[in-house]
Amino acid sequence: MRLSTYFLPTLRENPSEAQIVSHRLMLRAGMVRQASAGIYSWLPLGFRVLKRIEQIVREEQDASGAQELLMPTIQSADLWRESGRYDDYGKEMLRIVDRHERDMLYGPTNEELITDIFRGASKSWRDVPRNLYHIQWKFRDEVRPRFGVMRGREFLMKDAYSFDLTKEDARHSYNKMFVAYLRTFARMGLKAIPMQADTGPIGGDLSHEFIILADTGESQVYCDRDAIEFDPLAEAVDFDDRAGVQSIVDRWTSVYAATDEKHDEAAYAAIPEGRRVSARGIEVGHIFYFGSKYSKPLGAVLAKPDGETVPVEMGSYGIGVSRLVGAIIEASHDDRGIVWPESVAPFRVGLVNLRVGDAACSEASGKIYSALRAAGIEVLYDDRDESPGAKFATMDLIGLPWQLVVGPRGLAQGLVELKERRTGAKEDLPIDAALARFTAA
RNA sequence: CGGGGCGUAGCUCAGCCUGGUAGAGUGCUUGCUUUGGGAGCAAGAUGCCGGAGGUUCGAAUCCUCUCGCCCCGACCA
Repeated sequence: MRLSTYFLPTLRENPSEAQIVSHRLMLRAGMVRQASAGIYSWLPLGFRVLKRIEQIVREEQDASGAQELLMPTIQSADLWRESGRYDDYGKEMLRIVDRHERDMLYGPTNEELITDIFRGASKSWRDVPRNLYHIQWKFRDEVRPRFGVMRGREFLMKDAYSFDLTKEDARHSYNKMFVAYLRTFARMGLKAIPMQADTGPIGGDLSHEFIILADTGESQVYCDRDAIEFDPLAEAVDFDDRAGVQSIVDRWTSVYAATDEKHDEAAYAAIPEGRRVSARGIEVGHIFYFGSKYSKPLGAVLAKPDGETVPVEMGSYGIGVSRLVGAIIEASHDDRGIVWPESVAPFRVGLVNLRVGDAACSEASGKIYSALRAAGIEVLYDDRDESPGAKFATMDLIGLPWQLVVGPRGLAQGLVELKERRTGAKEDLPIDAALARFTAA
């Protein structure tokens, strides 16, 4: 993509509406534009990141055996009356009346709808286990939206729902999601730590929030350093191996990790002092098992092999996809701008032609651009007639992992400069060698 | 939903107290000079001063109502 033709409305100054760093940087980098309080348009650069995050979530959900479908944003109130939540949900639910005076709503979540879909099609123990998910926009009419896309009213969420015959099976479904989440966040370059979460009125011990550590996080969290040092991607996972999956969950849940609300001073004090971590955290995922809370009122039952019918055992598993865009920035930025992990970066390489008017620079840049594109490397080519300082500032702001700088100084010796955004490390390389960094297998 | 604040150029803001018909920086346009970390000079364009009423000879400015946005608290993927 040539920057001269790309819709990238960057801002030099911080918009006054944005307070926290991810919100400021997303606006300054031209990723989003606020439509109204807590509701955002995603501009090309931001949309690319959103899609990349969504794709990682999708791949890991699929790998764990979950199946993607798509439910609507608008739901009928009828199902919510069946579950009893229509009245319970309160003003957070955006209620709509259609032309026939029917009560509708913009879905804040999908337990009712998915249960309705499942119950109509699944009657037997042979029909489980199933895990169905979708990645869809939700709306919760927060009293006070804030922090940009981190706490918007409209947000993109992956929500999965598991269906099992027994509690034991449901536990395995839960564990699979637990492990899939660890892998998902790790692939985005995040250290997400599962923390025991409040299960509310449902009860039980099967609920975890996945928290990433970031200085500007919303809540105070405490954990054992061991929890940070585990690497979820170190080994392949066989999701059908119940004992294996359980052992991964056990290892993670055996180390202390808690949010402020669940913090246990005594347990924390028991951790060796050098391993105690007290930090700020952002919730990026939440999983929980809720048994027959929805299947019972909605009549989703399965026939067991002996003919007896029982309510299906369910769990639900959310990931805040749009929130993750902000959360990753909170966890990965510096005073010059965003620092994208390669896995979610909108482009892998930013190619900077330092002097557009110079024939040699433009020719070399053009060749590099073509070569990278031919190799399938996503590259943003800054071919604007701007001063070097402005170009560097733009690249640092939008945070592409690699900057390939073509300037007259280096080119005279046949060299271009490769800069790693994260470390700032610069290296002068012959053009072919620089290209090989990206095109080599 | 309680408490506070702010709406003036694309963005950041001044002007308001003490009414006289709109400014700066940045960005944008054009030209020249520049060119390795947001360049210099010159010439330009840009506003229903959030909206509606009212007071006044006259309102960005004073009064009333209203809409929007932000911050703190309670609540949340």
